[in-house]
Amino acid sequence: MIRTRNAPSPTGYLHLGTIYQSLFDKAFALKNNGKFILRIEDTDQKRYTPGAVEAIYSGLDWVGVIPDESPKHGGDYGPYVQSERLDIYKKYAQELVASGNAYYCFCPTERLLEVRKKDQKEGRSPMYDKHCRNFPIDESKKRVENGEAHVIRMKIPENEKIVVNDLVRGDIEFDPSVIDDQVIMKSDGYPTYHLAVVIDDHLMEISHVLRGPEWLTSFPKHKILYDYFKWKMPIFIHTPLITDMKGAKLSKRKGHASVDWFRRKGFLPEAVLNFITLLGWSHPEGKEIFSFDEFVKVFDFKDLSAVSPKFDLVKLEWMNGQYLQKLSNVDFVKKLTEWLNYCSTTKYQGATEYESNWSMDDYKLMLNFLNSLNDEKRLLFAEINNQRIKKFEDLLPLNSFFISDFVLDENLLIENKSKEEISEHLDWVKGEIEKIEDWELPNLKKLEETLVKRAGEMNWKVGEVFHPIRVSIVGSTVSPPLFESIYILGKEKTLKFLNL
RNA sequence: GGCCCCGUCGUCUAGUGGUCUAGGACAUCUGGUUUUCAUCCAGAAGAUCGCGGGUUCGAACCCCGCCGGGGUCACCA
Repeated sequence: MIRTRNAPSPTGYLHLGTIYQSLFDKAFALKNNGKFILRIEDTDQKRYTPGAVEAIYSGLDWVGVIPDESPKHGGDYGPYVQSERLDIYKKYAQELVASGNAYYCFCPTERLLEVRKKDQKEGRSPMYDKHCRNFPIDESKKRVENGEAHVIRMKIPENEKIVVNDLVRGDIEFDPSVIDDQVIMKSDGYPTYHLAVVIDDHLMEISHVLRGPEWLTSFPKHKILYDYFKWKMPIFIHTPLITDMKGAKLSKRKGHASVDWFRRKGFLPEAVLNFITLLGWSHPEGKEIFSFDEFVKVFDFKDLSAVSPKFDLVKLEWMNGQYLQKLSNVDFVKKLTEWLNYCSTTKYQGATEYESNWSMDDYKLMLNFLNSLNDEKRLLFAEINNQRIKKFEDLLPLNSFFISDFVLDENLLIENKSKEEISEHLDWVKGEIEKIEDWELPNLKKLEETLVKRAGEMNWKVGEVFHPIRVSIVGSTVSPPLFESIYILGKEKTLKFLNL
C-alpha cells in the first residue's frame, strides 16, 4: 500500500513549499491507488500560531490537493495531530532509554551555551559534549523521579559510518563524529521533530517520505532511530528547494513564499499547480501545460530532480495568462467573482503586508459593478479582458474607468491635433451616440464602421479618430476594445464623459 | 568553518557514451496582423554543457581534483 504524507507545522501562513510537496505526494498516491495523509506537527508550543491549521486546509483546498486522511478528514491512523500523541512518544522514548540507546540529560541551558561557545571559539562545529551520556542509569532515573528538569537524548553510535538512501540522490554517507546526540524529548514533555516523525511515519505506515532538502543533514539521525526500533524504513525523497531569482530561499518580503499571495494576486490554482509541477520535474513528452489528472498519470518520485530551481514569476504569469485565455467567458466571470469576493472578505495571510494597486474599496466596487451588469454584458466584459491580463489583479489599470472617476489629461487627448478639431470631432461622435435608440452592441459597431469611413473623409488616420474617444471615456490611451467598453459602460455615462 | 547536496542558454528544463554543428518553453529582439493595449503568427539572437585533469576510438553524459552556489550545524520544524 502506497501511503504518502506531508507534515507541516502550524507556525503561520501556508508556505508555497507545502503545496509543492503535497502535490507530488497526492499525485503519487493517486497514481498508485494509495493514500495521501496530512499530519500536523505542532510539537513546538512556542511557535504555534492560532489559525495556522485552518490556513493549511484552506490553501490545500484552493489548489484542490485534498488529503485522504488528516485531523479534519479523519482516518484509521489517528490522531493526526502530534500534540495529541504525547503518550505514544513518551512510551517509545522510554523504550529507547531502557534499551540503552538514549539517555537522560540534565545539562542546563547555560552549560549547553558555554560548550557551544567554546566549540565555536576553537573552530569546531558546535556539538553537545555527551556530558550525561554515561551516567549510571539508576542514578539518572532517581534524579528524574525527584522531578529534576531533564531531556532525553539519543545516542549516536560511535565509529560507524551511517549510510542513508535518497531515491533521487542515491546513498549518502555520514561520519558519526559530525552527528550530535540529538535531544529527542524536550523538558516540556514534547518530542522533537526527529523522534516524532520516525514514530509517526512508522505507525501511520507511510511508504514514501517526501520532504524538503533541509532534512538531508539530519537524515542519519532518523536512520539510526529506525535501526534502534528495528523498523523498516520508508523510501525517502528530498525535494529540490525552490529559491528566488537570486538562488536564495523564497523571500518573505516579496511575499511569494505564501500561497495566499498567489491567490490574492489573482492566479488560478490550476496554473500555480501546473507551474510548480515543472520545478524539478518535466513532462516526458516535453509538455508544459497539462492538467493535474494528466500529471498524475505520468508522475513518479524517481523522476524528481535534485537541483534547486529558481522561481520565475514571469513565466508563471505567462502560464496563468494561458489558463485565463482558455477559460470560457462564463468561467472567467465565475472565477473573477470568486476572487473579488475572497479579496474583499478575507485578510491576507503572509509574513508581510500585502501590496496591491487595489484598495479594499476597489474590490467591492468592481464586484458591485459586475453584479450590476446583465449576463450579456458580464460575459462581454470577460471576452474583452481575458487575453489582456496575466492575473486578475491586472484588471484594475485597464478597467478602472468602469468603477471610478479620473482626471482627464487634455494633452493626452489632443496629441498632434488642435483643440478645436478634437472638440468638433467629439461633438460629432456625441451626436451620433445620442441618436442610437436601441443600446445594442451591433448599433455601436455600426458607428465604429462609420467612424472608419469618416477618418478617410477627414483625411485623418483611423487611429486618430478613435484616440480622442478612448481618452475622453477611459481616461487613458490604453483600454479594452473601445466600442465593447462603451456598450458595457452604457449610454448615459458615455455621453457624460464624451467632452473636451 | 565542518559536513551534506547541487552545477546544460538570463530563467525552467530535454539529454543517461556516438543521432548534440546541444532540443523545447519563458523572457529578449525583429517583422506581420491590429483604432489603443493585448492576443495571435513568422523569424532572430542567446549555452566554449562551472573549470582542469583523466578513462575511451569517441564524454554534457563515467572517474578524480578544484571552483562556485545552496542547505545544515537548537530543548525549531
